[in-house]
Formats: sequence, structure tokens, C-alpha cells
Amino acid sequence: MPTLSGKNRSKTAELCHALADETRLDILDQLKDGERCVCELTDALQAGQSRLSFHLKVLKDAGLIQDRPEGRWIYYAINADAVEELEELVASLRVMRKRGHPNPRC
Amino acid sequence: MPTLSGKNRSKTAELCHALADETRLDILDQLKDGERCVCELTDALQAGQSRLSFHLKVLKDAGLIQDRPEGRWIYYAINADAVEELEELVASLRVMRKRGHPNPRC
DNA sequence: ATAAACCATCAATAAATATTGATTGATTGA
DNA sequence: TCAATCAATCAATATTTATTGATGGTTTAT
Repeated sequence: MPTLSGKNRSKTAELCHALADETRLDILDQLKDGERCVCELTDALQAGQSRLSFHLKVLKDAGLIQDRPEGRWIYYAINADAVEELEELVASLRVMRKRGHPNPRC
Repeated sequence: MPTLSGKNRSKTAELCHALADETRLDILDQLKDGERCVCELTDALQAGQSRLSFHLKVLKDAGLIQDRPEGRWIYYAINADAVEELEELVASLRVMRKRGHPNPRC
């Protein structure tokens, strides 16, 4: 599970990094309704093939999407597990308690 | 509210970008229990002051944190509204329906 | 008034990311 | 087999982002 600190912290950063790009958000928006092959995405997003392949790799390395080769095509789909991890991460950000600022000894 | 596509998309990317860095995750982890001044953070995170100021600005520009000047100090705290926005964003990623891949006409 | 603490900002450099076009490999159909 | 389609990868370049040390402004205490 993703955490703010600790040993998974870099994995958490990677997950967020994958979401931190407009092209990749566009891709996820396309995948929201089900799997798509790269050629469909180049069509829908008006983007070059090598560019999309690059961003798909970023998303896949982060675990946000998965691929399913079928013959000549490769279908990409959102990984539901990753979305669940994101939910946990955001939940961990919930403000716990307002600390009455103690005398800072700086 | 943050969205995958549309006019808020760049704002969404900015929000995620702010989370996509280990130092900034460390900062948020510190702020989870309440507000902190910069000098406390430099102490706790063993990081240079200008470096933290930089990352605090990234977080603040993204709306994730807010600051409260008090005398010589500036206290930073997590912005609960931003966390709520993140929850909505993640919710929008929920897989809607598996589309039985239609003949791609690529 | 002076000195010290706190913090933002700047300039310079270093490092990481993204984009483009070209190449390559695999698969399908003629 | 040959040609065409789909997609990953590479090389080169451009762009962004991060780090460091220095500077300057503001506030507090002496």
C-alpha cells in the first residue's frame, strides 16, 4: 500500500508522477470506459505513436495500467488495484488533528 | 473539482505533480499531525531551508497546503479542501465498464 | 540601534523528462 | 513470400525541475 513516508515512499511518488501529466490524464480518461489499443489512442488523442508509447510505459511502470497483447494489437486498461492504492494514499492525507503549535525551538 | 480531461485537467496535473516528489511527501507526512513552521521541517527532514521553501511553494501553488504567518514564523498546514479534491479525482478513475474490445479499425 | 533568527527569492548549475523522427520486430493478409 | 499494420525502442534535442549557496526582508530580543 502507498504511504507518505517509509520504504514505499518512492513507489508512491512514482504513482503520483504517472498522474502528473496531461497526456497521461487524457489516456486514463480514454481507458475509463474500457480497454483501448494504442492505435485507437493515437486516433482519439491526436498524438504521435512513439509519444503515446512512452506515456503508456510510464503509466504501466507505475502500475496504473496493464496491457493485454492480442495478435497485432496491444490493449491497455486501467488497473483497478492501483486505483485502490490511490484511495488509500489519499485517505492517509486526511488531516488527523490540529496540533496547537508548540513553542518552536528553532 | 479535478477532472481527467477538460479545462481543469492542467490543474489536476499540477495537483498530482505536487505529490510526485519524495521530499514533498515527507513534508505532507510531517503536516499530517498538524501545522509546522519551516524551521521545524528543516530540523525533522534534515533538509536545507531554501530547498524546503522551494518544495513548500510547489505544494502551496498546487493548493495542497496553506500558510499562516505568525510573527517570525510561517506555519504550514494541509489544506483539507485539496484532499477532498483528490478523493474526487481518484473516484473518477474507478473503472466504469469493461468494454468488450470492438474491432479496432486501425 | 544592533544582532540574530526565520524565511522567500534569486542565480547558477545539475539532473530528470518529454518530444520527434527513425529503426526494428512481430503479426496479419494477400 | 511480400507488403502493410501495430507498437516498442533508440538517438538527439529541447524543456522542466531540483539543488546549492548567496542575498535581502521582516520580526524578535537585547
